[in-house]
Amino acid sequence: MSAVFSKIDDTLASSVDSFAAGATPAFSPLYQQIKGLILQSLHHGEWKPGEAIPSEMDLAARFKVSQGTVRKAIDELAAENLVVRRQGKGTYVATHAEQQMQYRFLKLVPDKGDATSEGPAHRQIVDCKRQRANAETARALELHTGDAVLQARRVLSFAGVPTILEDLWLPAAPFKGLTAERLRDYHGPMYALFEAEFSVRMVRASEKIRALMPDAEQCELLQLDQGMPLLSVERVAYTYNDKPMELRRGLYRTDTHHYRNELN
Amino acid sequence: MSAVFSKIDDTLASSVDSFAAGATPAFSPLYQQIKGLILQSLHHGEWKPGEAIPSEMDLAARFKVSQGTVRKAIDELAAENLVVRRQGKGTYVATHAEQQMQYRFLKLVPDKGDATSEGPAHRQIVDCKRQRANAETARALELHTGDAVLQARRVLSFAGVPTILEDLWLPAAPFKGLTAERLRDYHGPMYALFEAEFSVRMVRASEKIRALMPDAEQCELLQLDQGMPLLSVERVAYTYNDKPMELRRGLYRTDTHHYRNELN
DNA sequence: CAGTGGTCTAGACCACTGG
DNA sequence: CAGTGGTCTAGACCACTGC
Repeated sequence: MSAVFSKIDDTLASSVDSFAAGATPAFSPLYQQIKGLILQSLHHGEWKPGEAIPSEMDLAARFKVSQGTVRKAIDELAAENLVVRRQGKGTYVATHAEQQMQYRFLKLVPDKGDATSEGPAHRQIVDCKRQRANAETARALELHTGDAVLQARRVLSFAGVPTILEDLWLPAAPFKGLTAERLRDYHGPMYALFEAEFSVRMVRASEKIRALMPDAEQCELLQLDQGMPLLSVERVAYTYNDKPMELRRGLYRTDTHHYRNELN
Repeated sequence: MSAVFSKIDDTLASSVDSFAAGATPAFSPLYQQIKGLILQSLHHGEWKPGEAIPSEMDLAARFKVSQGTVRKAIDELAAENLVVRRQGKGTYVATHAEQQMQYRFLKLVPDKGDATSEGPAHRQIVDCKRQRANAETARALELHTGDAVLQARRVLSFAGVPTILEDLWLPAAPFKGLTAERLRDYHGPMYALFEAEFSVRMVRASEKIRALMPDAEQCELLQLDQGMPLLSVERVAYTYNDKPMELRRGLYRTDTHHYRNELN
């Protein structure tokens, strides 16, 4: 697929590429091909989250291109938050385990103060079981109806106040070995667990947001009176190869917090 | 301020910079300074939205730096959507007037099909008047309470169905000459009007999203039965120099549409 | 065909980190 | 001090646009 291997001769990869493409005259610059190769290595776990990848010079030697070309490839990976550059140290595989990335996908912030001011979240698992995917869940996770999934429900509290009620579904196959018990007893950040124990790293997510009236059960779990509308946030999170690995549906209180979004 | 002018001698700008900075050892690379200068020109209207800016070679000559340095500056401006690159043609000042940028800040999409499938929006101005900013509006727009603002209320319909009820506030000063009548009779995209007639270009926005129960008046304007919660989207839009230029508060129906957000 | 942005290279030097 | 990422340059060539 990748025409970068043509670089073993001395012709420019770009010119070779034009011929190799055939039907699609899709020109792919060298640095994009290098980016693809690095992506492969990330996906295959050649370097684990938190670890340093080889230096730009090393990668340049490995791929037989100039440092500048490797640099441009890494620039894009850094822009996509797949990798973190640290001047004077090296380039590291991004991880959700670090404090700063802890809530990377959580856009709910308190109306007053910032996320740090209310301290760490308290996570309370309400329910957790193994079951079969219904049609909707299967579609979102690109599974077949009836495939095994793990389902969990939890309440997140900030400063002691229940604020988020969250249901989440995981495809059982990639999380082989994950039991309902393990999930029930775990109270840390989910994405850190997935990385550390199942080599599943979430790199991207897509959310659908709606306003919704909670039912009686949901009200009780969040200790709310009926009649207060909530934000429904449905998230699908994806790994390196754009495979959906988690479906999550959160109900957010928005009387004390709000969902903040920056548009560029 | 900008140490780029030190480039008239042959020492590297960076070394000069280190001394010039003084208190803050804040090192600012050349390309950042060039970016700042280009930003100035954009802000001052040297090149208008839709027009081409000078070629990279021209700018390199003008600033007495290499093409690569100008290139890196423009790369960042392009990443921030302030400028659009077109291979073989040139680099253009971004504009909201183009079809593709029409709904750049509108993240509400239909549950089925995409935004194009429901055709163009119908905009119905409900009310429009000149008034004085209250405390909340003043804070959001960085004005003083009592400063003159223009307020408008409108309903946006898609495929004939009222879907969004929107209130918006504009500081009167930068929109000098804009009357309530002009706004009332205008039915096109707002940001295009601002650019064309007042040289106010929105480059960035910040939204606060909540779930909310509409009151009787809001229900009537959207032709909704009471009891359906809506999405409240409060947006502040900013110009080049990060000055807020518009406060907008939309109520979105989310039974047929949803707010879509991509997280990276 | 000339002019524009886009890619690639090679080399020099700077800023930052850690031993 | 060596090693890493970050900046800057100069030059060659490619891809695309429009005349």
